[in-house]
Amino acid sequence: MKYKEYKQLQLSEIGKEIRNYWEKHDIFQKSIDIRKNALPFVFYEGPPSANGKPGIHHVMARAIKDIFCRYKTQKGFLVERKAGWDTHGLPVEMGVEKSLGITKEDIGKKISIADYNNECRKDVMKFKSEWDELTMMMGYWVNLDNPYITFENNYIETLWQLLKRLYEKGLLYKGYSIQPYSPAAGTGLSTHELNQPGCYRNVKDTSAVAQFKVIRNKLSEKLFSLTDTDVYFLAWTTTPWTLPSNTGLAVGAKINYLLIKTFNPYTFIPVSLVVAKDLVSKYFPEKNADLPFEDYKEGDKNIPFKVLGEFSGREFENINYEQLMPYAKPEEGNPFRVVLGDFVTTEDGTGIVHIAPSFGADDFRVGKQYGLGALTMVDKRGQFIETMAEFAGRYVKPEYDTNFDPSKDNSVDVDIVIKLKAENKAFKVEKYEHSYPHCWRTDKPILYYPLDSWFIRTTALKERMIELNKTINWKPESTGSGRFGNWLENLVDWNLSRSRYWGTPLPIWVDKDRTEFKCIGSVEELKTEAFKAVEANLYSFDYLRDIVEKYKTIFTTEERDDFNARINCVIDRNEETGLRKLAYKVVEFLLKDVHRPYADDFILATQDGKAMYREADLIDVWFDSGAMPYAQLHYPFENKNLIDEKKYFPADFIAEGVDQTRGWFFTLHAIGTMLFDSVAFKTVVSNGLVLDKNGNKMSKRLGNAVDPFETIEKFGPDATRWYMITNAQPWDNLKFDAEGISEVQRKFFGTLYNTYAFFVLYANIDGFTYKEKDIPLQERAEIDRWIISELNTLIKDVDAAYDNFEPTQAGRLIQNFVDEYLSNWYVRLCRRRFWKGEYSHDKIAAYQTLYTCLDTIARLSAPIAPFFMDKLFLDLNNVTSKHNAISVHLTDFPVFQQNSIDKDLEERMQLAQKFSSMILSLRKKNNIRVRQPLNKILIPVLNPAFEKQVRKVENLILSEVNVKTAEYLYDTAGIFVKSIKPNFKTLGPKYGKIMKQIAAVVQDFNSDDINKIEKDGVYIFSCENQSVTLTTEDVIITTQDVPGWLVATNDGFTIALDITLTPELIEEGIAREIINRVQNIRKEQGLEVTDKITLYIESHNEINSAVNNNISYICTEILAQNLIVTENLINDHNKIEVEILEDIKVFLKIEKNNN
RNA sequence: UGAGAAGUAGCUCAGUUGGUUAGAGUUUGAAACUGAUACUUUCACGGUCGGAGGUUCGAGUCCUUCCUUCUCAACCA
Repeated sequence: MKYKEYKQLQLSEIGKEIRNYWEKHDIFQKSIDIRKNALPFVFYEGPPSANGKPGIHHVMARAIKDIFCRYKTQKGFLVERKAGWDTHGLPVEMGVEKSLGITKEDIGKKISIADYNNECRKDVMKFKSEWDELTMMMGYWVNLDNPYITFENNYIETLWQLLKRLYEKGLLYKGYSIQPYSPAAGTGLSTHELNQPGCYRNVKDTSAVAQFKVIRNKLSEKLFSLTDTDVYFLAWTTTPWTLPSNTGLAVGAKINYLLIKTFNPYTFIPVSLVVAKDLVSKYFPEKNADLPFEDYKEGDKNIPFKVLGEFSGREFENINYEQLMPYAKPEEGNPFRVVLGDFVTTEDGTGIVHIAPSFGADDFRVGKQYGLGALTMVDKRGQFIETMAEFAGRYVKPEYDTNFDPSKDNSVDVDIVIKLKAENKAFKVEKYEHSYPHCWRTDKPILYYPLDSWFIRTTALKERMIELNKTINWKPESTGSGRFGNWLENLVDWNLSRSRYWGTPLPIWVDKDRTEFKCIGSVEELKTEAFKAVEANLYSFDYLRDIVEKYKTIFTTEERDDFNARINCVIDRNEETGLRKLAYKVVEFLLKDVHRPYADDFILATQDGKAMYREADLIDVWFDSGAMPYAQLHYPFENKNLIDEKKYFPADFIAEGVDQTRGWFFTLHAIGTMLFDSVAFKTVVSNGLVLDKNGNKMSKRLGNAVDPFETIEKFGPDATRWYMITNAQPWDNLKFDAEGISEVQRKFFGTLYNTYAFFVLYANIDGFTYKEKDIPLQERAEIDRWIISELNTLIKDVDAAYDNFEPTQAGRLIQNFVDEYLSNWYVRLCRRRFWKGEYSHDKIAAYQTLYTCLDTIARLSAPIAPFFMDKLFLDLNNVTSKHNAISVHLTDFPVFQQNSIDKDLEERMQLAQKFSSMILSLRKKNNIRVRQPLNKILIPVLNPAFEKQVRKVENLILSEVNVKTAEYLYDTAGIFVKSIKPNFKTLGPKYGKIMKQIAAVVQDFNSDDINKIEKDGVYIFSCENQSVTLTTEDVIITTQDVPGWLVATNDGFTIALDITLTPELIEEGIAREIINRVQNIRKEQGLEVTDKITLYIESHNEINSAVNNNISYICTEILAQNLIVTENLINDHNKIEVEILEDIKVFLKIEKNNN
């Protein structure tokens, strides 16, 4: 049986071929089956959403997942990978709204919720086939047959169960939160919606610095004792309409404030004002400090002021002030106080922040913390409420008025500040330009508004989450300790509510009085509770008939007939049992899909039989994905032990983009901590972004998005994966450049393919099928032991890299080995062994060595380049059957052999490479081509160990650089020019401060000094009144030059070259030139490597003796059985003219011999 | 605004606990080698290691500060 030979490397074709092979032989399933009884390595797939097409960055993220799952499989673990789909959420709904041409308000009116959700269900899997295709195409092994889908009833049932557990632990509560709200659209907005492009716009608003009058009492006496006027806090706002809702003022504890006496610029009344010291100059020009108060006249532009005292913010805490615009008082709390806030800065404003808890997130938080109470003087339409007297009914932003006319400035802000000015409550009013968010749908400004929401009390478990996070292996580490750790430190309660339609319904029912709540934990429980409500007669006939009417288009024919019959039955006989049977039937029908609107139709009963209705909210989709470890198993209804006994929880490994830090990573962690007191994943790799080659974000809009399908089709999946993994660390951003893939294709895959091609070319000739016993290492050539040693070092390092979740390192190591060691040194130097001579012991050793390298590379690289490496593996293994496996992915990961590693050997081979390169460089400088043999090289010997190392690789060097002999030079006669320099690394710590002086002394050493330290091993001198002892370790001695020779020095190594050309050398050079020309002709004429020939050479004075003196050498090299020097070629039409040396041209003829 | 990451040759990236001429590939140009090669080898060009300070005998590496890019979270006076 022969190894397959190829004309060309077709990575894309290999991808397809191997993909078919995998599918045909079910290799993925087999890779799991063979580990059936092994330890599991638990991997969770973060569910993508299939309502958008996959991009190139998905190839990146999935390559990372795939690499470690394959690696762990090869390491002997059972790695199951269940695919998943994220199906709920706003992006889906927005897509559907867009394609149906409707808005949120139309849902339930123009289209029924049932139909709408049906559209969502269809839409969300729109691109599933593209996703599946990419998965197969790129070789991402994940079980697509039985994925978890977040919209399925079973999945939602687990979510309900988890929510119920949270509820029972008291971790679920209803409260207010301040959310972006669009009064024009009448809906809250998610941050997602707020981050739509163009939402933030620069607008000019009326800003005001208001005076809050301090109430004189014990706490505030320190202020009043310094002045004879009223005292005010100055606070700045860009939204004067929030001032009627003010309930507090915030100052910075560490900020310094000044009390300043001056006049109000609008009322001219003398006042004393508190303002941050850093901001005083903003309101009080320095030059006015000296103006005498008694000279001030009403209306003067320059208003005098005087600093009366300085306070820290802390001293103001809890001081009371008079309510600025007293239209209403908060129902609860202790308002109108000064509080401390960490968000207060002196960047702008006055260093004192007006707090309206209803209209700002910070305000809300600090208000709650201090119990300030809240005032919400604006309704959901954006109008001031009734109690606002003259302002009642005014829109807080004029844009909300449908008759809004931008030419007239009828902003209520202006009217408010006019009123404040008149009441001696405004200190400064001006237009202020800032960026303000707008609703993407109505184009009108949004408000921050308190909305009812359900929360998860994540803050209650904050400390535990932080603690558990420290046990997670984050790649890179900074994402865990920094970005994620920081997020946990500043954790707020998780707002779970969403007012949408397509998502997991919140399973909480409440009665009209909101006194009794019920959280449902399973479909069965819902059914039981609903039946109870049926018993309690809470499902009226009209109600049931409406439901049947509502869903008539959804029923099957049987269902419709059945329901109609039952309804008619109730009507005809008007009997109670009939009604109940109908109700049961309706409940059963509703249970088939627990989404809205069906979930909304359930009525449950309180203890005393009152009706309870579902809270209309959906839950945050992030809960869906965060609950995936449990929901994918339909826990606890099935697979209970897998979670409870920690058999399939937590995950050993997950990987997603870094953008998931506060998304999936957080929700996994939060749910794991809250409900199972455990991390949800032990290792997480968060990869960076894929940018275009110029470092810009890819986007469809810019047209710089890279199509993953085209890329893989063009370059093949392996090169694409290899490039993405080796070019940058996964967590760094990748600047994606197709040029880089073709480089990988050429350099890595090309080289490896060629190495394989080289191997099979000769292995097929010699019939090597690895049937011989392994030749022991010590019987193999030095170079064989060297590459085996390097190979084992490679196995060790690559294994460690994978194990540390460092795929980039693993790939780069392999690449370097293949390129530097295997192809360009081992194969290059061993070529002759393969094509010369008999099928000998040494030749077999060479084949075995090269085979082992190729086989090992295939197994080491299989996780990153699964197709190509399987191909390579199969092409080798199909002939030799060394492994009892039909795919590389069913083999074990290579195990390194410590006793095969020989560091001395690796070191001297490096020496050989270095010397060769130095000599080649010398040749180049002197224009002596490599084919011209030279007599000898001289190697200065500085120590015996060095000589020993070099002697072992001497022959390698000589043949590589085409030199006859090597001579070792000992410095007995002082013929070297040596140089010495101090070893800073050893001397630095010892002598520190006088290092510079020592260095100067050492560099001035003459050859006697150098000889002395070499001989004695120690050298003592004094420097800066200090005795300095140098040992040989403290200096670095190198040979600089060997006078009279052609010398190259590099990295402290020196080598000299004898370039004298004798006639024999010149003739041999000519012979080699002839060989070279003949070989080229052989190749051009398409002769086989093994074909024997007869060579005719035209007689030529300059070369005849070279030919005659090297005749047998020439013949063996070119496989010539006869070599004939003749004068009759001129007329031969098969002759070929070649140039042997400059100006020496001769005719050659090659005839193929038949035997 | 906050948090995180990054900034080294035209481009893509290495650069260990600080140790004295800062590397590789790629690009461009010149040449050589090759009976595996789409490779390789050699030479040339290419750097204020983002800027400025500081610590140290010594800083690409440690500290401070600023600048730029990206990401996430936010935007509240």
